[in-house]
Amino acid sequence: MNSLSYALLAMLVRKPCSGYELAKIMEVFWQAKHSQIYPLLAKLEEEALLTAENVEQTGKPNKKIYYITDAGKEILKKWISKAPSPPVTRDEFLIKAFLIPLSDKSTIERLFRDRILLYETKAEARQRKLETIREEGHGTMPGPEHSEFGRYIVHQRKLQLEEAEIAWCKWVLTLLGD
Amino acid sequence: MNSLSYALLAMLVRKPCSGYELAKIMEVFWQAKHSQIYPLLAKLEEEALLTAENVEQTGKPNKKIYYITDAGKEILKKWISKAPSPPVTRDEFLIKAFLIPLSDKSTIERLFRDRILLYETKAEARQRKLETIREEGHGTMPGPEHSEFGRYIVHQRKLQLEEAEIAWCKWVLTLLGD
DNA sequence: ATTCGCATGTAACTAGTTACATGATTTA
DNA sequence: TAAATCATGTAACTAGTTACATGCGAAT
Repeated sequence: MNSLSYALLAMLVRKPCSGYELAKIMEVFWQAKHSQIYPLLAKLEEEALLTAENVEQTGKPNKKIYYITDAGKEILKKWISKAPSPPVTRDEFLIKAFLIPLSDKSTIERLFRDRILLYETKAEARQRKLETIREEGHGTMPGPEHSEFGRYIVHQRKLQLEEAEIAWCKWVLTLLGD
Repeated sequence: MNSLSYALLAMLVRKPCSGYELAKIMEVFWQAKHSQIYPLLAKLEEEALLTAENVEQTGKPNKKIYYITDAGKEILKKWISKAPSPPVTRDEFLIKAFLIPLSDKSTIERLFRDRILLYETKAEARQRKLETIREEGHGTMPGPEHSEFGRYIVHQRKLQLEEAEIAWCKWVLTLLGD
């Protein structure tokens, strides 16, 4: 059981998903490619933490929907109370930002402007996602007893992060003297 | 040449370092264990992007100081202008936050309180680091022409991130109803 | 015509972690 | 006397990425 296994189980608590769907929604919690996800799902099924159902489709390829089992939920509950492993962030952009004195102004400005555009796009998508969660509920954010509470606050956190990134990039650009 | 190679070269632009020293300061830019760093440094030396000098010490084990070469600097300069690979964050805590509805209040509160303590410690250390950089210069933050500018703004960004994490955790705790 | 979305999987590789190995000096 | 700091390295493993493989339908 590694972090990705727990992340997959966690996503399936909310609703049953196919591997393809998981690969997309996992992005927020634990980035992973489908080539890592599919074999792990098979392994978790073998361990009876998940069950699978084949769904035949017309016009589209068939899919396998995974459901979390009671055993899977039990393992998740026990895991929550253990200390989380320290977060890992790896960002090439930071290394490049560190190297500002080595490069020329136009290159650096392009680097930062591209970063702002990237994060503005991310932040807008995030706003829409949050709006969607609010609409699915009563129009306001889900409370702590609601099943979507965890999802909402995590997306909220990501939005905060994205907006802070934009603000920081703009601050650096003003320091560089626009 | 992978991201870690560039990160190592970048650290050595600022000042020559031993592998041991690099393992510590790299934390901010690209987390890596010494077992990954030492062999890579040897490889970069083989490729003539670094040169090494053996320094004999008394009372402490001898060390190898690495210096970046002109070829190393050239490779770095070319790399800066290329689009950075997308940032990767993997954080078990987020999965656990997502699972709030599955767990009980006391467990969740402990989880968030521990997180706050962790990030408060990190933020305090970061404040001291920034203060040190300011003191090394003229007492104010280094300007964009200064060699420590890149280092300063990156630590500043990390501080921002740490403070935002604390604020978010506190917000979640109030939602849970203290 | 070509790219995108849907959908699942494996093979080969690279990146990163944990554990093993050594050993003196300082601090709690 | 136990643990931490300094210091470098290798071996064995796990985690993660890229590339290979297939194929239909819809949109551009």
